[in-house]
Amino acid sequence: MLQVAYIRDHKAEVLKGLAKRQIDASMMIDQVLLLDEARRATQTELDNTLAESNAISKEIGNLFKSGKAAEANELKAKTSQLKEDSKALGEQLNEKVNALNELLYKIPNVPHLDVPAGNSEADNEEVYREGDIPKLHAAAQPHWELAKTYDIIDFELGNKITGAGFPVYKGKGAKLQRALISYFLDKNTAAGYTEYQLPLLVNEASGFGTGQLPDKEGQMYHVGEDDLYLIPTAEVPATNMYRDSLLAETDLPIQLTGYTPCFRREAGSYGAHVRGLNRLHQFDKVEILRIEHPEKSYQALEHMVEHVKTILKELKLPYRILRLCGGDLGFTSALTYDFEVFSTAQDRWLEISSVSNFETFQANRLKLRFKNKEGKTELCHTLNGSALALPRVLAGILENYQTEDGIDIPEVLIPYTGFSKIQNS
RNA sequence: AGAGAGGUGGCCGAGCGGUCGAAGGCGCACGCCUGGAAAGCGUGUAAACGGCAACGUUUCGAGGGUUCGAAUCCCUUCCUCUCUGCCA
Repeated sequence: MLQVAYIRDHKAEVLKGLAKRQIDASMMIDQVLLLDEARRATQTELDNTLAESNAISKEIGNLFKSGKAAEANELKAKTSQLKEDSKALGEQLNEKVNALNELLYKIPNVPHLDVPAGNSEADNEEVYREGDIPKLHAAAQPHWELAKTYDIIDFELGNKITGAGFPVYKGKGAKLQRALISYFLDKNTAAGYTEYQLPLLVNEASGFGTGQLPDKEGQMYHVGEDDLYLIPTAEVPATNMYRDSLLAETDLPIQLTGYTPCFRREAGSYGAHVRGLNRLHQFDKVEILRIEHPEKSYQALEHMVEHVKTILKELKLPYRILRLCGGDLGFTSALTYDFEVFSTAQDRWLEISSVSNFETFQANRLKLRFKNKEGKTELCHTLNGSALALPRVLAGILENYQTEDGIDIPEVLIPYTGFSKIQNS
């Protein structure tokens, strides 16, 4: 959520930034400013009314103490009108605050200056590319075929026990998953991220804090009985650990990592490109998250990007990095880099990581602040990224590492898998 | 799930109708002390909103009520802890 004070002081920049998302926000912003002004006026009026009744109450107290009950009772009569007034003003204030907030929830984050304008993924900007695309043998298969050939992932079985999008990994497929998780966590902790195991169900306040609610209500699985949501990403529980916090400047930066399954309803996203592991309702992901001093957050974003690069380089997967354009940028993000692995057998790029700086957008909702050197409270910047999302990395490995007689395991993973090849026995 | 206890500042913890934004401690900042540090001593230190400021208002889990006046009394609700039950 944007800060009203910021909008007030930087209206032109806000509008210009939002225009990169192909949003003409001028109506909304004007409305925000109008409501904000009205809110302040009502607040002042309320404050004055309350100040008056407080003063009278104090006087009554003093009169009673000095035994002047008659005078005190006389004063009491005066308070009833003030009481009515303050009640009415209080209601007005509430209405205005609610209307203002509802509007603010609808306004996405203002993109960073580096974000290119654009409509869709076609306008994303490729900023880096690394790794050779392997030449596969003639009978090369996409990963869902490989999964069957080598009996390592069973999609049918998942259909049976749950439904589409819940694959069953077995044998070396399951072991490879576990190897990837361990490898990612080890890389992240070695880079200074503290490992966490987090709850997979979160309450409404948490969903709201990171911006999934109320905006993306339908994307999360909801457990009605207990009014909890299955997490769509570790970002939600991880970031919400710091909801309503006032940190010392010396606490920053905070860096953490965690492995969690992620659950997404993916309502309305069926189509040609959702085969196999490409899009699932349940998948595994290792996330990295940072809470930063505002002046250092973009440097931190670069560090995160570099970190993810080293992992992909070690895995020897061909990948590229995109700077998302305004139209493709997530609601809460100011700047996002997407990592995509080239899936050779499918001949397409698969998103495997998304690294974002949310600046104060989440922190504002979360009330995540720190006390700066001058002793003033200031909102932190939050950042997070996948390091990495498992299914598409797995798809990339299966497809790019396939040979005629099996699938090779990337060298860095062998210590984790305990085997170097997946093949039919 | 049943019974009981409790939710107060950055943290811990006292307060149980006006003198309470709230004792005390820890932490933090500054100063003294020291060759330097620790310890010790002194001073300061809540947040949000409105206001150029002085200052005002709000906030003691959340929401409602009683009262001229509520951290304190009443109701509702959420959460935590302890015991019992169940259970990996």
